[in-house]
Amino acid sequence: MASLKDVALLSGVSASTVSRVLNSPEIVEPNTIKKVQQAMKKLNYRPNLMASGLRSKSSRQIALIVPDAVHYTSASVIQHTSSLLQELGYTLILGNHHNHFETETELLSGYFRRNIDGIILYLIYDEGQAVQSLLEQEDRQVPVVVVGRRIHTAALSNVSVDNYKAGFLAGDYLGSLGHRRIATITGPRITQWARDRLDGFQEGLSLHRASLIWSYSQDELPDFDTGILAANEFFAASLWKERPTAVWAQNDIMAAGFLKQCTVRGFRVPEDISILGMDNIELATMVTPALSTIHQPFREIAQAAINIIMENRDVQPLEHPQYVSVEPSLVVRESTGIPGM
Amino acid sequence: MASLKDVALLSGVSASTVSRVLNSPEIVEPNTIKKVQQAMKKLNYRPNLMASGLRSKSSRQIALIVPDAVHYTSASVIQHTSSLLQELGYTLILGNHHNHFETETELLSGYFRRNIDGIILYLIYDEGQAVQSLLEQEDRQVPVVVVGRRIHTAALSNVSVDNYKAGFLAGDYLGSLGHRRIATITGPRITQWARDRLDGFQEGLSLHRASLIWSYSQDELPDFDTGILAANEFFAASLWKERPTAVWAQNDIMAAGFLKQCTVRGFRVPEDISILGMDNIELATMVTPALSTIHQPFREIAQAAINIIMENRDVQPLEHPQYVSVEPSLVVRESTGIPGM
DNA sequence: CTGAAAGCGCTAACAC
DNA sequence: GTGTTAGCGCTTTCAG
Repeated sequence: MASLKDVALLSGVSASTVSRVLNSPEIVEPNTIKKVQQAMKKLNYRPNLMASGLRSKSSRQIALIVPDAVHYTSASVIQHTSSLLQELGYTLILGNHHNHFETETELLSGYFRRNIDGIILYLIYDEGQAVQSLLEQEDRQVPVVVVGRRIHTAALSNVSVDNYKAGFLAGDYLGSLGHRRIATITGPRITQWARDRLDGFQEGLSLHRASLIWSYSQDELPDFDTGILAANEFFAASLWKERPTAVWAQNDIMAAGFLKQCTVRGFRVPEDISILGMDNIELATMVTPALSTIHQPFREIAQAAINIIMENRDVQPLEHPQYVSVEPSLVVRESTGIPGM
Repeated sequence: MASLKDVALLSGVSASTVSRVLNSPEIVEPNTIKKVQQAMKKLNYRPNLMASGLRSKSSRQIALIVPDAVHYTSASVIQHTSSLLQELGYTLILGNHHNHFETETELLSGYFRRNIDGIILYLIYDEGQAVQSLLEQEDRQVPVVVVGRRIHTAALSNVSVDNYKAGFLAGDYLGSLGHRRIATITGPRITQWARDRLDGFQEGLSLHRASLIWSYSQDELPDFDTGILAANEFFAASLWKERPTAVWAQNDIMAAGFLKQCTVRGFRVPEDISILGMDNIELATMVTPALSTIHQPFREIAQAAINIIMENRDVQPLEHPQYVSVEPSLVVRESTGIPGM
């Protein structure tokens, strides 16, 4: 493998000049550049990133930490982060910790040892632990962005969807279809995002004098089974004369669970009940009927996180944390309709 | 940040001894070890991986390259690879190239510049390009494992599921349920895996004198829409008197598409037609009815790939390529039953 | 078993 | 603009 030195020798310039051609060609004479580049080509020279990283204390690597790569929204976050970083010439390091605190701490400390240039923390389950372990790294010199959850505690930058707005869109949409008796399945009540979505939802409904007459939530993971459990309770409870005609599940996976139980029990969607999801994951298009949903723009989220890191790259001490909200939007498919169709 | 030198100074030993405590403590006197470790603790010393990587030419990083992180089986491959590597103290680098040849080449060349210790190539779409670009790296010093597709052309190690066996399990199972008129939706016929699955399927069916009377394939990606298209053709064609009573889709995503169309058209599954998938992705449990399927053991695949890399880590020149097959298995859920239920 | 010396491949500081 | 000199933080001979 040819080294910078070899290039220097072959082109008859000093090593630092070769380095300059690589990193700041604008201060090198065009002729010199040409000579050096020819030598590089001839030797098939590829700069060694470990060496430059060691010297410059920048690895040109960014770490993305997710709780679980198979979690239903992770793939999208991973994909966009990866693609966007590649365009910038950065390499993505991926870690997952299964919500296991020690693993997470180990990951983080490993990354610091690699002169990592930035860390994106995708929070799904929980709002505290990850952040806590990060803050324990007393002398952090690296920009960190928390993504997916709005966090308030820490001096960390943060990107997330506008949850209130998402709820509002959902409520306004169902109301505008004519639904007046509404149900919802929320995320864990202890979380800020679930409350924000709920508040927005209520506000959206209120525009149409629609009312939330049934809601389900549990304190665990809002997943497929949660949707099934919610449906079971819903149907058990629905000896009521005036059953809700629409339900908003605060994520698609719960919506899918709920939908499954509706189908199993012979309830037609959307004729007997409209189901609206949130996130707009691929699954939403694959169930029958395809889920109407509130789109969570993961690409924009990833982009915003990366922007924050790039802007703070050379800022020492770390800049003030930035807070970015991205806009959700409504996607209408087959699972929603006017009541009593 | 404390460096090795600081530790050496504080503990009164040489830098090389500190290094030995880190890398081969068995050749250091226990007392010295203790002293050094105390100094490390005191200084909160973390070895810099860029420096050791530069010197030792091993970054303790392994790259996983996938065509698309959002492709339906990628998440599983990513998750397992990531977890297994972390347990070994390795860091995962993730790249995706959207089946774009230049991107792929760039990724690869970037990884080589990082003194990467191994590369896992997850092939989905195509069997040629990735491999080709890799072989162009004339003086490769790094173990590479191709995963997901059986490749024959190149001198690269390879791990994949036993596709013939998968087909056989599918055929044997449907036959054993009593189905005699069988349909299938294959992957692109040009691919080896699709043919292997089909051959095994035929063999499995033949045990029961069941026959394949309808099959669908296209030359593009075997995805959700393929399943839908297949269903449309199926129903268009099925003016036949003796319609197939079971269909094997060579992956779950096509099975889900087929299932959706069955539902839309009022065909009951499994009463009117049994549907069997392959892969056992999460989606299989989320559609209604849940898909019976052939499980593709992605964890074992990831494990085998990592094993190969670890074994060949220090072997120079590269060992003979290894070929590993992993065993598929049958998972019965709700979408299959006896014919004419 | 331990230390001294050299250097992995690159960049940064300072000259000129 | 370019060259010279150090040295990033670690590992690896080679002595002893």
